[in-house]
Amino acid sequence: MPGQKLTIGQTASLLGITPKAIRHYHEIGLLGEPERGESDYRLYGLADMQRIQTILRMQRLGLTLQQIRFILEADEPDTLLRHLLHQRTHALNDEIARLQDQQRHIQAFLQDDASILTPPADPSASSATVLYEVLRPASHGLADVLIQVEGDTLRAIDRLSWSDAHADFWEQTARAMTKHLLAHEHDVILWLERYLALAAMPADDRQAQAWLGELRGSRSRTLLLRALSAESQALPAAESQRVMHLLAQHLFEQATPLQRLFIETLYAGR
Amino acid sequence: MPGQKLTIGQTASLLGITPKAIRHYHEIGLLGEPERGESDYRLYGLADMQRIQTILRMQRLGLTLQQIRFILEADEPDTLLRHLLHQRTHALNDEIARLQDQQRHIQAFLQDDASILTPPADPSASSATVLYEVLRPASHGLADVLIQVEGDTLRAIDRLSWSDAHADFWEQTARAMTKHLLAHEHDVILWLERYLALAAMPADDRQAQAWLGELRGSRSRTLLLRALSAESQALPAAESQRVMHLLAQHLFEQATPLQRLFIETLYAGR
DNA sequence: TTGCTCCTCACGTCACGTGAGGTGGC
DNA sequence: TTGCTCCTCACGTCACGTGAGGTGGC
Repeated sequence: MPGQKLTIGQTASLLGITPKAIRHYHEIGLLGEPERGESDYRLYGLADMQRIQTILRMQRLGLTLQQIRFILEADEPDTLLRHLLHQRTHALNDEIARLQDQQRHIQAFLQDDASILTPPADPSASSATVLYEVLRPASHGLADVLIQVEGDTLRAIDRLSWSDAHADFWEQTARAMTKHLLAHEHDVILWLERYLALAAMPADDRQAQAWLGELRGSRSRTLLLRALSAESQALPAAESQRVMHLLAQHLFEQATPLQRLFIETLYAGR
Repeated sequence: MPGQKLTIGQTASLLGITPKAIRHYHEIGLLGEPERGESDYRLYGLADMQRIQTILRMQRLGLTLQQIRFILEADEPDTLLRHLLHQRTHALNDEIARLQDQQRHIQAFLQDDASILTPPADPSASSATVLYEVLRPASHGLADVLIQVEGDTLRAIDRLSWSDAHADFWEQTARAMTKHLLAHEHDVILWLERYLALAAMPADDRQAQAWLGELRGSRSRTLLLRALSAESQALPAAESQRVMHLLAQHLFEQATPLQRLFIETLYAGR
């Protein structure tokens, strides 16, 4: 009885996999071709089965077939195995967190009946001075800076009578910014003022061109981006959607050419 | 300013994706082809961007592009969306559980230094009567049945002086069985006895053939399989590996032709 | 003129699944 | 003879990534 051999189908079914999977291992060089019988059938012995079992064990831990091949061919298989498993645990943690996040977003949608298919309705009335109200409680330093520009700047913004959506956009943006950019408040305020100023400048203004050039290579670009980007998770999903929506609307319907250039520069080359 | 259009690269970078992704949406019919400029460049307006944003929102919840296409083309998009998201939460739960399981197995390996690359060493000495010792504390009913066959059968098994590995295989198997098959103990004992009896029967025995035929269509086949299979999680990972290892060894080195047929029948057609 | 973006094929990814067409063993 | 398993191509999957070769705009 010892020395008996099994066909590929018998072997596969004992191991709980398909014949094609075993053939695949042969194809990619993970498994040497076994002995063949008269009828050209592959025949597997105990050693073959144990090799396959070893492969399957590693596969169940989430290693790729290529990684498994490297391990089996390595000079120090155990060291490499440990290394790759350490990597794998980190990747697993990220992946699990990502899926749990998805789960939370789905639950939020199913319960709150939030809108995914239809863009958010126009938000309730608010004005550019809301920016001040939003920022004040978040940071005294930031508020101090704002107080200096409050008088003229904020009133000027309101006088432009931008749409509610526009003001709301800045409100949402400011919320995200206060959360993540407090350490860089001067920078943020600076660029905010410059963006607002762009609205009144002619397209060929030299100061405007200089600002855009400065923004291109600036570290502030990354900071501003992080506050605005959908991936930042700075805002809950529903609000983040609104910001994205309003950004697009603002960009297409209210922004001046210089402001569009500013936004494009901000987002370019990610 | 309203009515301004963006190129594919500008659009993509605003949305945090690549131009190729947007082209892909066009290719699979998820997104109609937009207006083109003189230079054959695609040009995207506010409506186009909002459509893409809608797609991205659903994609971030884990829906496939095909599902998203069905939703956008459906008569009642909202109903379909809710349905698919319900499906998705269930799939997510399974997936998360699977990954957490992987995580646990990896941690167990990294801490216990269990063997993955090398097959388990031959276990310490034990005999077939261990089956009795293992089963007794787990189930009085099962023990009662065993007591009846104890005398002759167990001693007969020991007299065959099978290897330690063989006995150990049954010990591990029995542990798994007691956990999951107590409700079907008579069935399990029946097939266990039959398997052991097969060792002494000639290959053309009519009774043996009848048993194999009965096993083929029997509900017991599924029950036995579940206890043995690596996927059952009935045993901790390390022990499950040992059982698989010993099963293969037993199959190739000790099992009689009839017993091999029995095991193959058990595993066939999964 | 140089560099950048755009265009359209068309192949690659990962671990197999799924026939397609043909041949041995019970 | 029929049905089952095996064999070897070879294409499909999913959401794009990555050149390949060529053309317009700054």
